Amino acid sequence: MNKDELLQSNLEPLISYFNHLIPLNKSEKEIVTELFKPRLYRKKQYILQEGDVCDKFSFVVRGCLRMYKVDDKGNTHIIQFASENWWMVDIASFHGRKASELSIDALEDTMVLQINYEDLISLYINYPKFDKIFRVLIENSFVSLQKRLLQNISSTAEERYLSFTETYSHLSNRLPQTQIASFLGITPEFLSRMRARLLKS
Amino acid sequence: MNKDELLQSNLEPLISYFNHLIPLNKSEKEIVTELFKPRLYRKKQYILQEGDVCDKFSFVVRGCLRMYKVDDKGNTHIIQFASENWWMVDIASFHGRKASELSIDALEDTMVLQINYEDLISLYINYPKFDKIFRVLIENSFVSLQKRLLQNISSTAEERYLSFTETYSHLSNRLPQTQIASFLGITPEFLSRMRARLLKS
DNA sequence: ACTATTTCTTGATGTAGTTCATTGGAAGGA
DNA sequence: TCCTTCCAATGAACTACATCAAGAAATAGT
Repeated sequence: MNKDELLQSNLEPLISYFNHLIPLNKSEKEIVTELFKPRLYRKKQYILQEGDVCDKFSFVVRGCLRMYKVDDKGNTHIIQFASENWWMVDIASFHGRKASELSIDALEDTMVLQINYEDLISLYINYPKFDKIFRVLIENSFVSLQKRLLQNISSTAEERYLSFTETYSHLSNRLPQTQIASFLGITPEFLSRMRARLLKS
Repeated sequence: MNKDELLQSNLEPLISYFNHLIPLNKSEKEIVTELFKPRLYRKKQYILQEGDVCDKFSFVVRGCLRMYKVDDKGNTHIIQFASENWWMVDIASFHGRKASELSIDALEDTMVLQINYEDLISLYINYPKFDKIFRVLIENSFVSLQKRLLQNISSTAEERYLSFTETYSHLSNRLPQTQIASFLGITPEFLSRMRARLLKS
């Protein structure tokens, strides 16, 4: 697929996403079309680098992103994946307007729709309905995150892996196991052994 | 202190909390005073029991609450503490209007200010500024939760414990170790051993 | 089509954290 | 005040997961 074909994607998935949360009228749809800009990231390209301020709130149309932290020992820990119809942003950096401790990059060629900080603030001011929309949107993200935390403090690696393959069935055969291991908080070696063990039963 | 003074003194921290996020005018302060109801929970009393729908969004004025899940083996896993100036609610149940998988109870005698579902929705409708206020409030909770998740997938139990004693210094000498262990995702025995080891250095 | 790079597997060994059982101490209720 | 219940400490055996190392298989770049 060439770049032009990828850029041709329209705003339909995003409008549709908003509409499912809270129906939009004509002028609201127009302002969304105006403020959210399409952009293609190639595999391995950075959306956000550690140390920069996160200035983009991104909606994934196609492809897959990851947000992660690299620790002192150089290990990568994945906080979140975002594939089709998910959002990606480092909220702490975006709203605090401060340097991020996290990085975001593309695991596949990925098409996103992005709004920058300034435009989002003006959207909130001029169309207060988006305060509500983004409140609901964040509430939903909060619920997923809380489920994941609960899994992490209460389950074994095997239970977490099985739960991952259910919850993210569209991703589990699409991502390298190294990435999945890093998301689950285990080593790739252990994940490989676990899978071998699971196949025997 | 008469009843009015008592109510006023309890409401002050909440008004002040909102004011720090987004300044309120007189009528907004009045509606907050009207819709948020003070209530005292005694130690061990339930705010929410597993299986019920969470109908209260609670702000802690003093004391301490915990939200937790009991797993199949009967182990308790604490998702969140809430002491002075923190919020407590099972958002999934509250907004989804469905039975909760979690429980909330009081670890100390605890004074809260509560708004129920219906009143919060009407607050959103009549005073849209609260869409913004609660959006920001949830963004902040999201950031804390994300930090905690990152800790959990990237750090050892010892690192998590040390981080806990820093972040929650006001709680670490106030709560039983069993509760802290359950929050950290380790056994009370291991926490006890860890503390003994740490004291030697 | 070939080479470089990344990804997956498997073995051997080490360690962080669990489980179960027991004891003593502290705290709260009639 | 006694009595019950909860809480912390510690030993011994066990298990889930990590680390290091090495080779095989798949993927991507030119």
